[in-house]
Amino acid sequence: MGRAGDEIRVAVSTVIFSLRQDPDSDRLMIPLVRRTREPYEGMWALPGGWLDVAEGVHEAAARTLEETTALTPSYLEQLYTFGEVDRSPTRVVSVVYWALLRSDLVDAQRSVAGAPENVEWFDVDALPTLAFDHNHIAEYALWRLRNKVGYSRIAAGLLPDEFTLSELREVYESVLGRRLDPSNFRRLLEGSEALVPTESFRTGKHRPARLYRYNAEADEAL
Amino acid sequence: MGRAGDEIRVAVSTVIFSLRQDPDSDRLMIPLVRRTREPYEGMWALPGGWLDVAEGVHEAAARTLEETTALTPSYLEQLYTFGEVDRSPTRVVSVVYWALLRSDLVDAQRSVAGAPENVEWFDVDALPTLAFDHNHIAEYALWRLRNKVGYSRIAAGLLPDEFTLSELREVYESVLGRRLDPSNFRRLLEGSEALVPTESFRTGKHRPARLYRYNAEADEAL
DNA sequence: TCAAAAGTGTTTGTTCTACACCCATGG
DNA sequence: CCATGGGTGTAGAACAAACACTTTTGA
Repeated sequence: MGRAGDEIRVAVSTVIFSLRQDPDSDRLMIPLVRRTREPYEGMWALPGGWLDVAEGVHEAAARTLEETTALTPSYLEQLYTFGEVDRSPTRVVSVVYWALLRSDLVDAQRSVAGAPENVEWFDVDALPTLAFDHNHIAEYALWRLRNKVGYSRIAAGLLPDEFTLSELREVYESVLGRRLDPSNFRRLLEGSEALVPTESFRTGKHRPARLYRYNAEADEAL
Repeated sequence: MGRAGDEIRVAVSTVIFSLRQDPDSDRLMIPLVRRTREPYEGMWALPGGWLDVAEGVHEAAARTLEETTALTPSYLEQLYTFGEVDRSPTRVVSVVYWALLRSDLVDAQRSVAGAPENVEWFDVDALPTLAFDHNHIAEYALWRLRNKVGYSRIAAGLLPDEFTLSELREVYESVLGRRLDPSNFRRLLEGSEALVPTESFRTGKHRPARLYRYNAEADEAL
């Protein structure tokens, strides 16, 4: 078995999900970066960069994510490692992560700093043709997100610190792409330990709704 | 962001599961390789090797698996990529796979070729201290196997081509570490499309049991 | 006082689990 | 003919989906 590592480079990319306002419902979106050099110059690609010798892959994912969005994610998990020979003109093994960003932070950052250079948000259901095998990667990340939302309370990572059950349900509906019964949804989440009720209420158009907070510890049990 | 890939090497390792005979019940075991050079010379480690420039990571996993066991697996899936800075004296990113081997092939290969050099099988519940972070990796692979066995019909990959429902149930019991109700187990698997009944029967000690065959296609639906 | 969302309760159907029971074969 | 594993049936628990209904607010 040969030692050939010198000619293989390791990259780290991240599929970053966040909810962004839309006339009707919130839309699930991801940021893409316009490539400024060959190969695929001018095309959109997932944010990422080369793995540095002095950092672990997880740290590299957090770093490249921060460089792209100037934000720290509420959730960050390894997705998959793509290492086919022909996925890039040069030999690159990409360790890909996926992340959730709280929508309020994204909005705040956006209005303060303006959109970072060469970064733009796209609806996950209307992505352009991406560089490399990034369309395939984004599809897979979306599949994993929808999957995980089904059996964990992870979707709260897309919302601000406090939120109503309706807001959370709308997140689930945006991600899963289907309607959920409000009363059953309530029962399900009140049964799990994942949410802790607060004493505050969101007083909007109608009857005030209790605000909940996400309980990260209780979600450890898968 | 620096281009530092030259100093990072990519390795591929595989956690290979197979069932091996035991006085009472079958035991779930994995093959380990004794290291013949530094670091960790003389210690047991997961089979693996350097990723070659001309092969994809999946092919590399299959190749190193074949070099170790002289067998092709009935199941091979990427597990995780371990890339912490301090997991090895030199900077190594390991793409780890996990695999299932049919027990009959292992037995056949073993009796014909004898044990390959420096390779030995260990019970997953009694592993020695391994090189690098390989104990941690093996634990994780075992967790994933048990998890996956819960919701897919993958365990048939540990058995020969044809098998009785009792044999399959014993595999599940070995992997999961608990007893299953024979009648419920039967119903569950007859309900899924994963198994196809044959017209043959295993005629042993008592009433003959129908032989089944694993239906790979039907298992595609997750 | 009405519309609409918050929140509670009930009904029904499905799936899981435990276990009682019959069947077929080797000894 | 009997012990043993192969195989079928079924009652009860646990869970999920559908939906009727009550409560509380803003307008």
